[in-house]
Amino acid sequence: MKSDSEKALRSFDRSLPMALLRAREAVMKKFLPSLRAHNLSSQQWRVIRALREEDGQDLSELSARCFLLMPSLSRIVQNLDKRGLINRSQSKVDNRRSLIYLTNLGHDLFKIIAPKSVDRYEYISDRFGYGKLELLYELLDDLVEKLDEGAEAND
Amino acid sequence: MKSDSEKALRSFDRSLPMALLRAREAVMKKFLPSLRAHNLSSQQWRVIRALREEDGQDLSELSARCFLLMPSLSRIVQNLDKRGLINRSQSKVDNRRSLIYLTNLGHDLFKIIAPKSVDRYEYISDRFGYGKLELLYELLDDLVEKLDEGAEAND
DNA sequence: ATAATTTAAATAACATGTTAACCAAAATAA
DNA sequence: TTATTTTGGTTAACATGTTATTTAAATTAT
Repeated sequence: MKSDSEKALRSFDRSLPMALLRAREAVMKKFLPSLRAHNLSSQQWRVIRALREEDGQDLSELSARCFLLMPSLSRIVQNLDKRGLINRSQSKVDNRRSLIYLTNLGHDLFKIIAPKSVDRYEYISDRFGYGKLELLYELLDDLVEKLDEGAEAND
Repeated sequence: MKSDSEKALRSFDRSLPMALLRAREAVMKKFLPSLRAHNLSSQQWRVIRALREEDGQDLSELSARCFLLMPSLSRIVQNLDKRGLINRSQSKVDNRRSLIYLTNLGHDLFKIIAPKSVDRYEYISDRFGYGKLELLYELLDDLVEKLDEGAEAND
C-alpha cells in the first residue's frame, strides 16, 4: 500500500539528474585516461580550453565559462600556476582582478591533448549518429533555457 | 593561424559533458533547497530513494543503483547511520556484507520530501513538454547504450 | 571627502569524486 | 588442507563541490 506521493515519484531509472549524470560519465569515460596521463582533471582541462579560446580572462569570467564555482576555480588556478601551465598578472584597471594567461607549456599541453578530444567526438558521432547528437544538444539547450527563464521570476 | 587539431576541437558551447552538466544543474536547481532544508545532499537523497524502492540492499548494490563509488557511499552510509535515518545489519550468509535498511525516521523524511520532487517533475514536464522529456530520456539511454557497448570490447 | 555598500577573490569547513592501498571474509587452486 | 586469489568494504590522500565567512579594492551614497 503506497501513499499518493510515493505512487507519483519517479523510479530511479526515470530520474532525470541520474540519466544526465550517467550520460556524462559514459561520454567522458574514454577520454579521461588521456587527461590522467598528464595529471589533469576534467576541470583543469576546462580551464585550459577556456584560456585557449580567450587568453587573459579574470577568475569571474573563467568561473562562468567553465561552469566552476569560485572556490573551486581559485584552487584550480593555484594548482595550474604552480605547475607552470598558466600565469597570473594583476589587472591595471582593477587591483582586485587577476588575469590568467596560458604559458607556452600550457599551450604545448593543449596541443598534445586536443586531438584525443577530437577523436572521442568522432567516435561518439559515429556510434550515436550525427543527427541524434545535434538533436540532443538542441534538447539540452532548450531544457536549460526553459527552466532558467522560469526561474528568473522566482529569484 | 590554427593547428589542425585546434580547428577541429569543439568550442566550449558544443562540449557535450558541459551541456549535460548544465542541464543537470538547471534541473536540480529548484529542488536542492528542499533537500538542504533537511540537511540532505542529493547523493544522500539518492540512497534514501534507492532503499525506499528496495530495503536491505548491501553496499555494492546501492553503489550500482545510486551511481556512487564505494568510498563515497561508505561515508554517506556512515553519515546517515549516525543521524538515525538508516540501520546496518550484517548479512548472515556473508560476513563481509552489511545490509542497509531505512529506519522509521528515514521513511518519514522520505514522505516529507518526495512530494517536492513530484512537483519539480511536473513543473519541468509543463515547461519543457512531456513529449520532449520522453525523447530526451530515450536519447540519453541510447547514447549510454551505444557508448557502453563499444567500450566492452576495449576493456 | 567620508561612510556605507558592493564586488573580486581567497579561505574555511565539510561532503563528495577519485585512485590507490588495505583488511578480512569468501572462493578457488594446489 | 593449505596457499592463492578474489571480493566486500573501509581508509587514506588529494581534488572538487558547496555554503559561509573574510579581506581588500572599487563603487555608491550621503
